[in-house]
Amino acid sequence: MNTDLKNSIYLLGPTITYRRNSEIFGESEAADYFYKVISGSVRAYKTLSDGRRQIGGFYIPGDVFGLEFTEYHAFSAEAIRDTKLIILKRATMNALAGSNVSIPQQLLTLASTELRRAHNHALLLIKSAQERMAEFLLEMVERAAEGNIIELPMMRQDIADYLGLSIETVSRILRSLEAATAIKILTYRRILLQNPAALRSLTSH
Amino acid sequence: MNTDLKNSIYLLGPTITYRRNSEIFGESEAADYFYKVISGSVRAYKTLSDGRRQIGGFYIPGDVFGLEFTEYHAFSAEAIRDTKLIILKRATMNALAGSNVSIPQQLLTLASTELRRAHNHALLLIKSAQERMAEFLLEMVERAAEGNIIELPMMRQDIADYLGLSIETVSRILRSLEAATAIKILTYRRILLQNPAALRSLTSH
DNA sequence: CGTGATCTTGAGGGAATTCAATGTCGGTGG
DNA sequence: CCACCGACATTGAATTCCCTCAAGATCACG
Repeated sequence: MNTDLKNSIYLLGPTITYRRNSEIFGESEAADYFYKVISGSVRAYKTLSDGRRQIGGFYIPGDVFGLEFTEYHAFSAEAIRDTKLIILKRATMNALAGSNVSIPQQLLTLASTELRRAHNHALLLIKSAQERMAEFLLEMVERAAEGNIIELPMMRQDIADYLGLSIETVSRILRSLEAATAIKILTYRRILLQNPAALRSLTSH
Repeated sequence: MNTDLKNSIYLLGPTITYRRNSEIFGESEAADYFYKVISGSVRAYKTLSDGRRQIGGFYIPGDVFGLEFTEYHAFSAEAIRDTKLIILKRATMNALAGSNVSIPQQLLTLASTELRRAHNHALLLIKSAQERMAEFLLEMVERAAEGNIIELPMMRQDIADYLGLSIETVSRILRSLEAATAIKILTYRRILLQNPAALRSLTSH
């Protein structure tokens, strides 16, 4: 049997397609399943009682999400656009964990990846708007780009809710980065990183 | 053998005492050990190149920290005041994990606790200064209080760096909460929660 | 090609920061 | 025991960054 969880997960469950903006699971629902993105993309978010929304992360093909190791989900998840996922029952995983020693180790690895992501996200939120935007673009060029052209699956409101900014600030900073010839906004969803070094110089680590 | 990791960890390693403000480990140091607080308290933080600091969490007696499930620490950790810790080698834990099936499960539980803490911290950082402060006080009254009197181990600068605020804002909001008779600042480090319900009404979930 | 959703831009306002001065606490030595 | 000193905290004034509100531009899609 294939013991590489992240790669073999597709052997373990069925595929389901979600329409743009449809809910995959809701916050505080039973976390009976977790998911691997095949195509499309997903936002995980929390909503406050007054309507404010924080997006905790975006998931693109290859990413695993919903693994919160708790009985109930800490986030809601929605398809940003039409999205295909492979679904795996947590109970199935737990059964496998009994017979395959490497599974718990791999779950810990996935957990530590999520933990690092969450810590970096928190760190992002204390930075200036420009730093947040630059960091976001550099993250996206690593994850969702062909060459230096980022294909953004999400709209400005999603970016704003991920970065803890208003939609107007996101727009203004993108335009100011364009004015500084760091990027070029080809369409709303396609951004060319003309000068990644310039973006990097705007971040601090 | 006792299989309750969180409670039995003290059986497994020696005790070490750290002086006030001394470093326990540094960011990106090898994560060979993890720790349980016996007395005193600890701050875990990241520092940006320009000197800004973010405190990711405070640890008080009973808490386990340094468990990042990665080769290198993601945070630095310092004793806030004179602090006694029990130290456990990660290698020891890994050896135990081979012979005791419940250990990996317990590590996952600790990981999920840290994950939830990190997510809540990120959510905190998009809220208003007053909301952050109210939430912090309510968290502390659960963790480090006798009755309704909070004993703060940390100074204002630590609170500021945890909440993503300036020290002046922390001070101003504490004083405004006192003016509103929600709290009473007995000394800089001792705060009476006169009206927890008033604080709760300032938060949103 | 029209229509609604999404995005941009401008003007004004507000929350939190920075800078600067003052106040308070806690420990130490006289 | 108390007065002093340095560290820590508070307060005020001015500023800055980002938000909100409002209007206009652009895009996607039927």
